[in-house]
Amino acid sequence: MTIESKVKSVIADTINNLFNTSVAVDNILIQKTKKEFKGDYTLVVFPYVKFSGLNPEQTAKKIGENLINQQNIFTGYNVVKGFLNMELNDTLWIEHFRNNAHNEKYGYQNSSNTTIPVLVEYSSPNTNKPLHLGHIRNILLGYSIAKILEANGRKVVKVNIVNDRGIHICKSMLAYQLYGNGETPESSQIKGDHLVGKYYVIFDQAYKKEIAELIQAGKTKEEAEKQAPLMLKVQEMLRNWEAGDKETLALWETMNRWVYKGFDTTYKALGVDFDKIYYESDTYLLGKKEVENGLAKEIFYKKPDNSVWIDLTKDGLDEKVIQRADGTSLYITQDIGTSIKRHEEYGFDKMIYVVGNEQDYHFKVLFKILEKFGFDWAKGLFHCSYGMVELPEGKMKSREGTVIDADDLISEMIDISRQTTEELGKTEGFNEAEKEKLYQTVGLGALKYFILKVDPKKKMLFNPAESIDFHGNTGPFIQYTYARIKSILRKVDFDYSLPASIQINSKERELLKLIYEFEQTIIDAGTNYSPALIANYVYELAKEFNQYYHDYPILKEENEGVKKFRVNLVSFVSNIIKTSMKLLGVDVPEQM
RNA sequence: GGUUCCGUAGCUCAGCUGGAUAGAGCAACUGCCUUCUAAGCAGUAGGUCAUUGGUUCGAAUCCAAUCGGAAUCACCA
Repeated sequence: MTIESKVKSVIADTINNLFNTSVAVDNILIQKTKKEFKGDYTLVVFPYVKFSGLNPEQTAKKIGENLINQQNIFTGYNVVKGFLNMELNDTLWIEHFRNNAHNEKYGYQNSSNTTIPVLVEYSSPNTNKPLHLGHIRNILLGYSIAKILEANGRKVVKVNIVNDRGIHICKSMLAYQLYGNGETPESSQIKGDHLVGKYYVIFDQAYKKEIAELIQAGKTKEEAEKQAPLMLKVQEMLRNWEAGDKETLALWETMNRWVYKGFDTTYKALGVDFDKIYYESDTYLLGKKEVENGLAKEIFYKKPDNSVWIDLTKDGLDEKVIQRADGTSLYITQDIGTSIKRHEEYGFDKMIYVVGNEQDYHFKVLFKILEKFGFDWAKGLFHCSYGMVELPEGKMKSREGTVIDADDLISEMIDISRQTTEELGKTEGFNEAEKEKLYQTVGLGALKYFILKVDPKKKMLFNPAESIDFHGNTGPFIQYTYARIKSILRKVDFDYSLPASIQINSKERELLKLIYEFEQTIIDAGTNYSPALIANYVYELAKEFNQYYHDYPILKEENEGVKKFRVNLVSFVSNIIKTSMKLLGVDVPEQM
C-alpha cells in the first residue's frame, strides 16, 4: 500500500466518522503541500463543509485534530484558510527508503506480461534525404517511450519502417543518373545519405527550372508541373521499378545501400536501435488483398473509375481513397497491410506509432478502418502524435534548405561539449579515448534532454543561434549532479549498511519524498507516453540534491550513523538519476 | 471555408482530472570557491496566464465567443 493511499484511507474514515457521511477513498483528493507551508500533503476541505456544517477553518481543524490520533501516520497539522496541511510521520519516508535503497531496479514495475509485446514504431525515414532535427525528436521520443514501457513491465518490440520506394527516391535516382558521373560516397567522401540527398536537391532545382521555362512558354503552373520532362521521366522510372526493370533495381539497391549505411551511422551516434526494420518495398503490396477483403465486407466501395473508397462521414471524418483508379496502393493501403502483418508476427496488444501531428487525420482514418474490419487489437493502436520542431523563422522545409541536419547537429553538440569541458579543465586522469567518450556523453546528453524535456504533444522551438545550454535545466546539469555523487562514493571506505536509527532533516525529507515519487512518475510517463515527465522529475531531484550537497556535509559528517545514512541517501539518488537518464536514452559520466 | 491543436515572465518551458501569494531555466543585476567537483548554491528584478463573457465557495486549468498562430481536409508520404 502506498503512503498516499494510506493517508487517503485514514482521511476518508475520519471524515465519514466525524460527519456521518460515506465519502469513498477514491474521491479523497490530496496534493503535495506547497513549499512555503509546513506539511507533506494537503487536503482541501471545501468539499466537506457541507457535511460538517462548519466553516472551512473549523472543518479543517476538526479533521486535523482527529488525524493526529494516528501518530504512526500523522504527527501534526496546520490550517491555512481552507487548506489542511498534514505532517506525516518521518518513519513512513524512512521505511520506504530502507526497503528500496539497495534495489538496483528501483522504479521498475514487475513484468505484467512477458509474452504479449507492445510495438513501438519510430523513425520511419524516407530514403531520399538525410535525417534532420525533426527526425531526431521522433527517434528520441520513440526510443525513450520504448524504455519507459519496459520499465513499466512490458515487453517491447522497437520497429522501424523505411520508406525506400516511391517517387521520392526515383527523383534522387534520376538526378544521379543524369548528373552523377559515377560519384560514390567513397569517391566524394560524402556520407551516403547525404550524397543521395544531394541528388534529390539537384532534381528539385532542375525540375523547378523546367517548370519556369514551360510557364514562360505559356503553360499554366499545373500543366507545367505535370508536363515537365523530368517529371515524365521520373514517373517512367517508377513504373520501371514496379515492373522489376533490372537496371533500375540495381541503381535503387546501390543508392539505398548508401543511405542505410548513412542512417546506421546516425542511429549509432544517437545511441538508438531497433528490433525489427520493415522496408516499404517489401510491404507496399500487403494492403491490396485487404482492399479485396474490405470490398467483400462492404466496408469499402468502388467508384466507376475503379478507385476504392471508404465513407467515414458518419464517423465525423470524410470520404477517403484507399486505392488508386489504376489499382496501385497508397500510403494508407500499405499501413493497413503492415499493421495486420505485424499483428500476425507479434500478436501485440498495443502498437504505438510515433509520428508527427501533421498526420493526425491519417491515423484517425487508419484506426477507424481497422476497427471496422473488426480486429479486436485495433483498440490497442495509438498514435503518439508529437509537435513539430520549429525554427525561429518557422517550420523546417527540406526543399528550401532550412533544415537542421542531424549529423551536423550531433557533431556540433559534441564540439561545444569538448570546448566547454576543456575550458573547465576537469578531465584530470582521463586518457584521450575517455575524453572523447565524455565529450560525446555530455554533448548528446544536452541534445537529448533539450528535446525530451518538452511535452511531446507540444511543438517546440529550436534556435540555432542560441544553441543548447549546459547550465540550469539541462542534461549536463543532471549529468554533473550524478558525477558529483559518484565522486563522493569513490571516496567511501565502508560498507553500505544502513544505521539502525535514522533521523532526518528537512532537506533529507524532501529528497526521500522525491525518491518515493519516482515509481509513480514512471507509471505516469508510461500511461501518458511522455518522457518529459521523467525529465522534469529528474531535474527536480538533481536540483534538490545540489541544495542538499551545498548545505550539508556527507563524508565530513562526524556522526558515523548520520554519515552512513547520508552516503546511502546520495547513493540512492545517483542510482535514480542514472535510471531516469537511461529511460531518456541518456548516458551519465562517472566523472566530469 | 470545414475539422483539429496552440497562445503562461524579454526568450525557452513547467503547472491544466478546478484549489493557497502562477513556478523553473536562460538572459540582466548582486553575493558565495584555503571546506566532499562553482557545468554548483543563494538572492534581486521580471506576469492583466491572448481578450471578453459564463459556470463555481474558488478558473491559467472547464464552457462560449473574439483576436492571433499552426496543422490537416490530395488517386503525396
